[in-house]
Amino acid sequence: MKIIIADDDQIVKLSLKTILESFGIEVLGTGSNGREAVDLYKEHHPDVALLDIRMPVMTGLEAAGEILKYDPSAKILFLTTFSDDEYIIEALNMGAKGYILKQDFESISPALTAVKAGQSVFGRDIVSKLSSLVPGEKTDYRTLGISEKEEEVIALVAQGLNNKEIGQAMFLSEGTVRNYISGVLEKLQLRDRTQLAIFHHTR
Amino acid sequence: MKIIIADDDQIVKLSLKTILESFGIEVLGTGSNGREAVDLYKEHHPDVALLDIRMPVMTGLEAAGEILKYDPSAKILFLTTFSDDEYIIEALNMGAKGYILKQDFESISPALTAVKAGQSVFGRDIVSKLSSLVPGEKTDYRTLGISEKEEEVIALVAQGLNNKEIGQAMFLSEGTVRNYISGVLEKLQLRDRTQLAIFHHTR
DNA sequence: GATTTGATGTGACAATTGTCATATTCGCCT
DNA sequence: AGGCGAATATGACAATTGTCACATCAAATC
Repeated sequence: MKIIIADDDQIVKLSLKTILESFGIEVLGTGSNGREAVDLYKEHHPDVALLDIRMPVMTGLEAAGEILKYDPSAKILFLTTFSDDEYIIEALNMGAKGYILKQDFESISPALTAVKAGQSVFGRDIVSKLSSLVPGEKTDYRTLGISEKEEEVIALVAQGLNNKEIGQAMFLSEGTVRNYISGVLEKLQLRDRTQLAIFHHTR
Repeated sequence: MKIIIADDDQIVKLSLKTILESFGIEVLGTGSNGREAVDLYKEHHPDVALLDIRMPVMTGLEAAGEILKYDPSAKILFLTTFSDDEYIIEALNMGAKGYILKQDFESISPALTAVKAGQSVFGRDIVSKLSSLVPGEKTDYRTLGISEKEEEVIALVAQGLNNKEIGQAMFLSEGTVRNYISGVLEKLQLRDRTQLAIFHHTR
């Protein structure tokens, strides 16, 4: 198993190198910014590239972009601190193979092995962050005392239709649609159709 | 490393057991449905539980729910085929530690190690499925000819405020707010504030 | 058969919303 | 100084929206 490491924090970089080498992992090179990481990758073609996110000159994300452009099958593992989980999605869309906490020293080695084997690895809290971003369990309208027909009206409001259009779509008079909406707003404690649409899209 | 396996396909189950044992992993027990998985878990308290998703009597997901209720720190790894990636989110929200393809025999062992170490593991294609579900890159309003102030108005509309409230929040007259919104609707080719709120939440 | 219930519709009303034409003000440019 | 273009405001207007009280009617219940 051969890897490269890029982190602008010298202490982290050296500790990592030492620990991983003690696990029998070959560290082909280390760098302090994204630019160096790209150069190291092109020179050594490691199994996995361990990149810090925040680095001077060129960030880990930018470096990952360059590396993947150069070698689309590159396996990139991002190192992160508690604080910067805001790049998870970006890293993910970019095609990174993982996103793990750099303070979890011992668990980095197994992560590397898994990544080399083709899996993707995410640190403990990372996944929960991720799952909170995903559309998530929609609360059931039926639970909230909303009838099937009312739910249909809601769906149409949430698509941006006005009352007349909803009426045509459901074969109801515009007045009836208004009554439905009025009732729904009351039940959900909302003020107007805009809040209803928002509620629907974020429940 | 001690684990249990539950899969209703006898061939998969036995092959897995054999292979993993050859890696020095101790397989404490195997079952053919969710019910058995739960029982095995309560009996052996393995480091990791390997569960198939689709199983008779009780699915892997249901079993995971019971196991996690019994032991919230349980580490559960789902096995899946290409076909059923539709449960990823559910598994994720449930607190599973991974979701991997059962045909990737050799990569299951490293995955187990990583999971035991506290990481979460996802199979190759799984992650790309996931990233396509995440809200994704919000298109920049500035690109669409929207000014900073206009964007602020949009944000407030998208929170369900009415014109008067937006005016108070931004120290503008209600009329000015209306004008802003009118301009925004024109630029984005929308009809009313509800469509605007929807656009904002789904762009 | 009478009653109740639920779904649907109507009309009236006030409030909110979107549009537009037209100020006012202020800073910036030459 | 004059002029230009933003940001802000106003007033008028029509359309849409939300509320409410009250019909209608059919199906279900008693």
